[in-house]
Amino acid sequence: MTMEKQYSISDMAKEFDVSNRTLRFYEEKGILKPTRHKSTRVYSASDRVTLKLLLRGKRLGFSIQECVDIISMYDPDSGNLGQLQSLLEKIREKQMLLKQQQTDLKLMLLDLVAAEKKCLESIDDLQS
Amino acid sequence: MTMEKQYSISDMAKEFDVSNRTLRFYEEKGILKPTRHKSTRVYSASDRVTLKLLLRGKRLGFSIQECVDIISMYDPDSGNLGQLQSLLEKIREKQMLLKQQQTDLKLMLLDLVAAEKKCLESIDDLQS
DNA sequence: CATTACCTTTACGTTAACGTAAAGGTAATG
DNA sequence: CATTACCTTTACGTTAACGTAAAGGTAATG
Repeated sequence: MTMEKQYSISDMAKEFDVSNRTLRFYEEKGILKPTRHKSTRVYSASDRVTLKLLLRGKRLGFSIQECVDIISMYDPDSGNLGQLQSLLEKIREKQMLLKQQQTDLKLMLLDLVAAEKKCLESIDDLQS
Repeated sequence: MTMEKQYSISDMAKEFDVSNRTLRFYEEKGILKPTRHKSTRVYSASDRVTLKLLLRGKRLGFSIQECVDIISMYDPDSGNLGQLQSLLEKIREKQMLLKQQQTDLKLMLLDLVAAEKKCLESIDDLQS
């Protein structure tokens, strides 16, 4: 019998660098579903995966709802053909959006590299 | 004498797909600084550049304040050595942050490609 | 058994980024 | 000259994503 590792709310909070309140908030929203040991929350490995994906989405600037939508794309729960096709469409839409974001990111990085260069030159000028 | 092109608030709004209110809001925040023709706003080419950079930042998930901070890195206005060095540090910090974001983005794209594949397989299964 | 260190729920507060409505001004158009 | 199409300011409203405070429960520790 393989025992899944368990985590308290503060364990989770520290590991992912969020507040306890944030974890409770995500539960209110139905995103995390920890079990209870005598009213205190017990988080599982699957909660950790979900939280990880959520925080990744947030770092990319998505709202919590968008993150949830994206995460739900990863495992197609329902088998209906129409649903699968619309899911496929949504997946591809998000891919496009991410690719746009990727070019934005590259542009901003280029700008920052240019800024770094200008900054270094200004410093050189001052020191000559 | 080269004449700069001028833009009304609705011109700008349509071009960048934001609301008029949004442009007024950005002005309240001191980001855009249109001149006035008889109390009505007149936007210049430089306003367009600023707005473009701002919206790019927003697409990457940055807050308006962060966008402003980043944009201000592009031209080093003040010449003090200490200021230049701290600016250089901030530029490099942002670069690091963007690179983290870049790997997040790649991971999410990989996940979405995997999801697309799974979805296509499920569709194939249903149709056999 | 008092203190400490956790945990809980409830509920109100806060900030960012605008949306929306009200009230009014101007310039062209039929 | 009434209507239309813009523009303006002022000011209150809204949603997301938590923060924070109050009040209380439990389990170990000295």
